Amino acid sequence: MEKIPTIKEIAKRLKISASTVSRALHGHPSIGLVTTMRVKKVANELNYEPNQTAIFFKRRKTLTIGVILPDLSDAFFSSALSGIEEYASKKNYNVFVGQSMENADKEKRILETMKNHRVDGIIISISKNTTDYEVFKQLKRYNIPIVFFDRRPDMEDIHYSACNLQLGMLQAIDHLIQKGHRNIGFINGPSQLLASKERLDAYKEGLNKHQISINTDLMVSSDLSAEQNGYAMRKLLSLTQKPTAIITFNDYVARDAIKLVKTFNMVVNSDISFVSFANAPIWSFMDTAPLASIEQFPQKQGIKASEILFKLFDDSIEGMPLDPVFHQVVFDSSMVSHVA
Amino acid sequence: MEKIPTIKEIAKRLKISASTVSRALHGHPSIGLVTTMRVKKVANELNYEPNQTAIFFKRRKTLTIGVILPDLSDAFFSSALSGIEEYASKKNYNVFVGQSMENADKEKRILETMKNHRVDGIIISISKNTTDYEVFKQLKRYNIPIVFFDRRPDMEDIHYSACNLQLGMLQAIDHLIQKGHRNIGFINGPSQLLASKERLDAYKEGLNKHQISINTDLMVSSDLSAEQNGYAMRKLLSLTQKPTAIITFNDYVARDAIKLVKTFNMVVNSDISFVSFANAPIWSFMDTAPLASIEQFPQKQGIKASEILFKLFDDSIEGMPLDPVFHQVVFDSSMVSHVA
DNA sequence: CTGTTAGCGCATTCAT
DNA sequence: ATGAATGCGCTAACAG
Repeated sequence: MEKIPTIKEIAKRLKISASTVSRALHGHPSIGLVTTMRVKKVANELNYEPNQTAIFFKRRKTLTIGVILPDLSDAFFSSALSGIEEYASKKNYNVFVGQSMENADKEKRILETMKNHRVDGIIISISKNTTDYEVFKQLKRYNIPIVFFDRRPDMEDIHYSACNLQLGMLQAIDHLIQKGHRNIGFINGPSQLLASKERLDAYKEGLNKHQISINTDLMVSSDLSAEQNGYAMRKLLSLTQKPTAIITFNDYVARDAIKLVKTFNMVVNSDISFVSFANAPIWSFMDTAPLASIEQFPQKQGIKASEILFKLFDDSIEGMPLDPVFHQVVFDSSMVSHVA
Repeated sequence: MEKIPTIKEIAKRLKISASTVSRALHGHPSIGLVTTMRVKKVANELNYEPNQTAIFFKRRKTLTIGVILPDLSDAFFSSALSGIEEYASKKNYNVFVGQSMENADKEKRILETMKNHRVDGIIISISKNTTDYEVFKQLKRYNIPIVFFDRRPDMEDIHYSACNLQLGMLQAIDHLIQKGHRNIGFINGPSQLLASKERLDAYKEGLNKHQISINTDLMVSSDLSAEQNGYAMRKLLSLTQKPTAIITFNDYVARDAIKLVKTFNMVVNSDISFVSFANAPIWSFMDTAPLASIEQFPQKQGIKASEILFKLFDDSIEGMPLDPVFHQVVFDSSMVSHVA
């Protein structure tokens, strides 16, 4: 392995000072044209590349953002990451990824590593089990802005991008009711998730809007494991007043529920209809897709989170000390039909 | 924002030297127990955290690996990334991600950025359009090992982890023939992909094994766009000797082909059967899944690539200059049935 | 057992 | 228009 060329090496060859080389390389106006040219020529010959680790160290800027997600093999998060990476890459930023695997401790460790690596900012969708929000506040000390997306802590003073589920849910319920359904079941996620609360609220509101009274029997929940998904569905099917339509927390729940329904020899979208929240781009593959999905646009959410983060970067460059404005962008979910 | 504590600050408070603090923090044996304790105590009080950027700079080790993939929203790659991240995280390494978006130029830019960031190693699955392999060789100059996985350049002197498609393909063909099929079509990917060549070879071998002569009409290819997937399928359906079974390059091709077949009112897995190479965990969602998938285990491939990379790290720590051994791990694909 | 010194590569301030 | 000197935070060689 050859020696990696530095600014010094160039200086030595040209018998000029390192600072001149540095300035020349940056096109500093005070450096003579000839010198600049000569420097650039030698730099090229030597295949000089600035050592970013040195620059980061000096500049206290790493041109890196950290992204922490629960699980990269979940399409919802990987497409969000895809959006973030694309955005960051356009801004010449690099992306660190970490997966919490729904483990609050691991999440904390990742956050600390990223802090120590001095990432310029963090985008995170928190794990199901995150209850300690102190970690997030600590980042402020290091002046590392943090933007939450989709799954966020229940706090006021945070930046986030999220998707309001209400519109999609209302559209879904309107749609189902228009199709004649009155008994609309709901398989929700674990109650500690903000997302579950939001879905539940919207569900109730949707029914209220149509003067349908809330039937708690129709509302079941699952920790999102295949077992509990099936169990929840079984509970709904065992009702004397079986639901004719079911809204599920996400596509995976829908899949498991549909699977179960089939073993009962019921016909999906005829005996019983489904609408799910979209976590995966899977329905294009299916015969028995749900009637519709409530789309949450993970990629867009990721991009929006990136926009917020980079806006924070820009603001802080302008020297404003601490932005008291919290960027909280919420756009609407929307129902997408799969079956005519 | 408060001042971030440094080793100096601790030294000042304790009126000792910075190097003593550094050593104490690392549990250096030559430092007295009392001093060590006092240092750790103050470090704790100040919430001291080492500045990794300084450490990286000094150590010429970033504890970071770069992962470059064609597209993160493709489940095949995101699950590979998931495996890599998990492995790296166990080794206390961080992961940079970049997506080439099948663009060779972007890929090259990402490689250069990562090189400048002095990542300790790179894992990459190259883009469809990568033809210039010089970039990879350049990394050697910076002593940055590179491990390819799945999609690799056609070179001898590289490290890679891959999945041998042969076994899965042979199993698939055995299976189909046992089911009575003799006319087995094949929708392959673009010929510039090594993966296409491998599939084709295995396909031919499988047929040969059963003394079925190769019929070039049954072999079509697609650039993997939905349009060309449909076009390829149409070509097969227009044959006078229509295939009764079709093997597709991947799940997306299968999806498009199946979609088309349905519009022709043919019954999948009865009029015509499918086996595809698995790129997505989607078949659990389907009624009309292919008969089977030839699994390539992206997560395992990712983990294996990580193992190779970390093995290279270990080797280089032992001071061996340049390992002349190329780690090329190939494990077998395997057919997984979806339909009894 | 602990302190002093030097230096990683670069950008920058202050001279000239 | 250029050079010399300085320091970012940390580690390590050398000295006591």
